[in-house]
Amino acid sequence: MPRTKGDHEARRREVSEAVWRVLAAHGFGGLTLRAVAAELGATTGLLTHYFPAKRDLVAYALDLLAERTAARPRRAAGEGLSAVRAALLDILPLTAEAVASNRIWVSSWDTALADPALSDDYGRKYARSREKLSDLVAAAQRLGELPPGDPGRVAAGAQSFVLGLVVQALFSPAAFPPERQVELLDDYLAVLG
Amino acid sequence: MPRTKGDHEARRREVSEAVWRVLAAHGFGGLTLRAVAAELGATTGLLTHYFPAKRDLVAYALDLLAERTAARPRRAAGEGLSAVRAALLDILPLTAEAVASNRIWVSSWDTALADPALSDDYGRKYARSREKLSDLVAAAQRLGELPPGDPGRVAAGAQSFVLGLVVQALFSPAAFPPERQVELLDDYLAVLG
DNA sequence: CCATTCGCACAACAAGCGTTACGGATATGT
DNA sequence: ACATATCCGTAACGCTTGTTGTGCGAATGG
Repeated sequence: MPRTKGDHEARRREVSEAVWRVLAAHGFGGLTLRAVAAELGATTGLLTHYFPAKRDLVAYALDLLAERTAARPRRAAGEGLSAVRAALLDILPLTAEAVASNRIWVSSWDTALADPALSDDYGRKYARSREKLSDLVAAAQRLGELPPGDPGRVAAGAQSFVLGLVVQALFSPAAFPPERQVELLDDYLAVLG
Repeated sequence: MPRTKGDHEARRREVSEAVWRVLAAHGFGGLTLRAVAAELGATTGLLTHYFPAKRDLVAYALDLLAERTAARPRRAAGEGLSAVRAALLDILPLTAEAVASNRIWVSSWDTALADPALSDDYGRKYARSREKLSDLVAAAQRLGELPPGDPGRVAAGAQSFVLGLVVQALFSPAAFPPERQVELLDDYLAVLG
């Protein structure tokens, strides 16, 4: 059943969401065009109609995912230490949606580590994230809510902490329910202050 | 060139090392029998001679890797807080060998997250690691080197921190050379105490 | 209402995968 | 020295993968 014309870009987004569902369920190792097509209730003919190659499909889906998580509603930030806390909470897999995107993200590390160019890309992405966090830390220090010291070091530590917590929460969701994750993060922030 | 008889198990270990090299270089997505055979300077006939199926080959290689990292020379432990520090340092990718095995480990998360049984396995493995760490933390608390409080919570936090540091170090080795990793870990331990 | 373009199913393709079967060379036991 | 078991390269199998080509029905525009 072909649909109406002119919503080309919207259809590409629908396809991407099917990619996400397959990735969240079966990882990159289980990501095949036929699996995506089945998830979409269509055939591979549809996929190749909207994307010239698998590579482009995956790139588009991941770009869109990054874009959406960047544009998703952030929790109220406040200033100083509470802004740091909010930024870190935004990373944790506290909602079903955040679990799914973190799962995809962690799964992508296999592919990323195998490709030096991609690996560099990821490294830069994390570096940028650390810089933004570093600014928030510096602001909190200026307000006296965090002791003085190299804000970059504090940011690197905090990012490590949250990243590792993400991984543990993904593997042991029962041991790391949302409230436990928040508890652990607050413990961490408490000893910093 | 067939070799002498009777070293069946030794040959299986050699094969496993080839698997590690392929995994470290190309991840699980690039792990094929032909790639392992090429790395070994042999053909797939050799592989099937020593392992009935790929699954068994991978399982053996990962088991052996876990066994070797468990049995590798640990740094002198001391007592209390210094034992905690030593245990955490043993996890970090501070040597080329540790980088390789951490790379393999992180890469395996894609496959592990896709399989509930494997995922559970990993979750239990991390839980056990946390328990051991928790004992060390409790000992340090008894010595007064760490403030009182739930040792399990401290251990979970420390494990998160180290795990995240591993990931960041793998993607940005230039930004996280060994001395920086140690620095960051010591910062973390310092604020705990 | 007709011509054209679009949307997509269907089928087939070559390449690469894990696996299997076979056979010859080499070491081993008697 | 001969028979046997081991080692492993060679080649092929069936299957899945990404990709390509064809064709038909539905929407579109004049």
